[in-house]
Amino acid sequence: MNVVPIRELARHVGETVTLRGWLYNRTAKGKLVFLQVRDGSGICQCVVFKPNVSDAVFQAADKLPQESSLIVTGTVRADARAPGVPGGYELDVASLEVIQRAEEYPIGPKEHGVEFLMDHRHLWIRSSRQWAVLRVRATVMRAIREWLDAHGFIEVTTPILTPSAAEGTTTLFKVDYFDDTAYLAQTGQLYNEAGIFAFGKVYCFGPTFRAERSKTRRHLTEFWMVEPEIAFCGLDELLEIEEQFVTHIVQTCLRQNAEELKLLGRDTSRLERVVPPFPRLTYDEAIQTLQHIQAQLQAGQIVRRADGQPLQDIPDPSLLDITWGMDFGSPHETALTQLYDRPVFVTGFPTAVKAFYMQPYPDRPEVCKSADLLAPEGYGEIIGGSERISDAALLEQRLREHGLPLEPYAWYLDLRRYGSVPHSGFGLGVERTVAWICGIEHVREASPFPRLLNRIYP
RNA sequence: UCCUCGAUAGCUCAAUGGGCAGAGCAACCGGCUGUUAACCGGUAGGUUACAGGUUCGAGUCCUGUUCGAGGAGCCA
Repeated sequence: MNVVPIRELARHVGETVTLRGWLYNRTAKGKLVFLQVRDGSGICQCVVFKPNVSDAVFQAADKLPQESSLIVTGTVRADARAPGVPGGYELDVASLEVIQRAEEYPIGPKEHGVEFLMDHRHLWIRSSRQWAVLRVRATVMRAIREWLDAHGFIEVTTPILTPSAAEGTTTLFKVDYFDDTAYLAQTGQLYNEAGIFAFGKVYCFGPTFRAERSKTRRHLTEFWMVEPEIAFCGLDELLEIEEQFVTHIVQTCLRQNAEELKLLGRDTSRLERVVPPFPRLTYDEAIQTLQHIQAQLQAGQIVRRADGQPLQDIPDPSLLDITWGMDFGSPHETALTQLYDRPVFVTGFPTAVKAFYMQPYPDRPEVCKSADLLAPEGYGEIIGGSERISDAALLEQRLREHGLPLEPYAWYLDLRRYGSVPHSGFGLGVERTVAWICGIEHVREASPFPRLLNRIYP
């Protein structure tokens, strides 16, 4: 039995091969039955022609329900008419064995609603679009480790059960920890900062948890984040690392997932433009730009990008209200990113709206050495990063200003007492990155089993 | 937490101003040698989310509840 993955069928034209998989769709046409068979690597059309097979095989093929498991053997031939992934090749069936006749399958080839699909997420991941997205996700995760490992970073795992908030503001999931309370980690950053003093460059990569009551296309309560941290690194160097890193991820997906991106209908020319340098905008400039865009919109003018193209998603001008000192909302991010053809850095946010550990500019302490990287096409912030405060006294002062207790941060303050150095790091959200690369509407489809507000099944 | 919208067949949706509950897909039966979400003919499929109210009469109007979707805030 010459079992071949569908992805490699092109190399076996003329040979007799066996496919093992599941029936994705079936079209019967008299003496011809077209079976679209998935095997996990792709989808292949298997043609059952009545005169070529036994009556038993033809009967089995003719009545086979969707998602039945089967083993099918036949001759590979090239045919431009053959649909599938990658398509263009089909199997002229000689024999077929049904492993299990599936019960009536709930997910049909027509459209379904979000709630129904999410209730059937365990089955939905078999559908070709979901399959493609999750394969891109696997590439993104592989590319992340590839790049970091190749650039001298050490993966140091950080705890998921943690004793307290890193940034007092965000809501955490509380769990019983014997007779005490613990929280699910929302970041590994503080532990990474300990790691760099041992290893120089480290990263953690795993799930993080936010108990925010957010219900938008950009939010999950459990999502994956990679957080690199680098000793002897300032903000400018950090931005160069980030743009190289993101470029590697995007370009790897373009190389390795061309088939998946095609299936998703992604305009890959927009991803091909993702190469360094990414535009850098200060917060001050961004505020001016946003106020200018709002004024243009309110005057009924068309807002144009640098290349002369008008903005595609026209935001409601009233949502663009912003004055110096305010953090960006998502309408601001959407408006800003539309001006550029690649991700854009915004640096130097007001110290007051950012986390306590971010290094203020010495000559201008009201802004800090922070940088967000905003993805194009409305996918929002995919990276948040900063240079960290390296001076113990200043860090302690900032903790006090944020009303945070010093005791839980004693070990963190210690790091500034034994060989403190300037250092920087960032966190990249995997699902937002995947959603952007795939061009999908909602981050929930970028996770195999997404956890959302009001959604923890299946 | 707030704003907007929604819930009718397994799924996606329709049902004029309150007047017989309907279609496509899926399922089942039949037809067809190139289908691409095939097509053609047929069968079956309903406590209109739940509770109450108005009315001769409610899927439709009113009140409440539950669940869902999109967005805001917050964030990656």
